[in-house]
Amino acid sequence: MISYNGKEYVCALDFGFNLIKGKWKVVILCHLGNGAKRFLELQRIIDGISQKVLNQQLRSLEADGLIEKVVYPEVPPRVEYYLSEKGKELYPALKMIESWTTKHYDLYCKDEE
Amino acid sequence: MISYNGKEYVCALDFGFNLIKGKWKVVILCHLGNGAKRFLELQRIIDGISQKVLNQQLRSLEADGLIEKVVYPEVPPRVEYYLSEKGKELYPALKMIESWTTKHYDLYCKDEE
DNA sequence: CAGCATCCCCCGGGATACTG
DNA sequence: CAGTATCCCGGGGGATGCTG
Repeated sequence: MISYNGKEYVCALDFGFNLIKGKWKVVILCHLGNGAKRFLELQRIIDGISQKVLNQQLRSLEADGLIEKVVYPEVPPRVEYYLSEKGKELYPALKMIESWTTKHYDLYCKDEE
Repeated sequence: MISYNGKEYVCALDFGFNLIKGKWKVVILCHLGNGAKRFLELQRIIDGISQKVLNQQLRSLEADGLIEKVVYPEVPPRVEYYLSEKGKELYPALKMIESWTTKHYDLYCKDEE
């Protein structure tokens, strides 16, 4: 049993998995995996996500150290998100799940860019 | 965009990840990964899960083909759950997430048996 | 362009009790 | 022992509108 920030986890996997359980988190991580992206760029790529929720997910991922951002002091503002070292190291696992899925469920994902 | 059972998914990863997003699913898969288990056994190992929810998670995993079960026609009933081929192939990815977690977050998981 | 503030809704999951 | 049947609750996330 693991306690962390008042929440309890059954084991390390449970804890780690919870870091990426958010509805859009893995998708975000996956997209950032092949290149830094701006806020609006992400919103456009990820069909159906609202600004508020995108923000939430990004903040959460940032707080957990999976992603980082650069804020360019410009007008209009420009912010770029990218995978941290930690995030990059998780990336292969996500790719494994992705290929596992395509292998067993025969779905097609239109990959952008 | 992928449609499946009336639900929409942004991409294959999104779809596949959703198969294991349930609160206890990865934990169950992980435990079944090192040996078949009976219902009560799982409930005892996974601290805090109720019968109803354990059942839900098992049914869902079964429906998605990640686990299978054998029902022994005995009294009292005996049911054993174990990873399907599909499930076994996903297992390494879960292990990767687990070791990624322990590497970066320094948590300890008391592994039973 | 990035990202708060509100309000609201849904359903996954908790607690408890009952059966073959 | 391995399930079902109810009732209930919380919070993650959707929709919309406003600001620096």
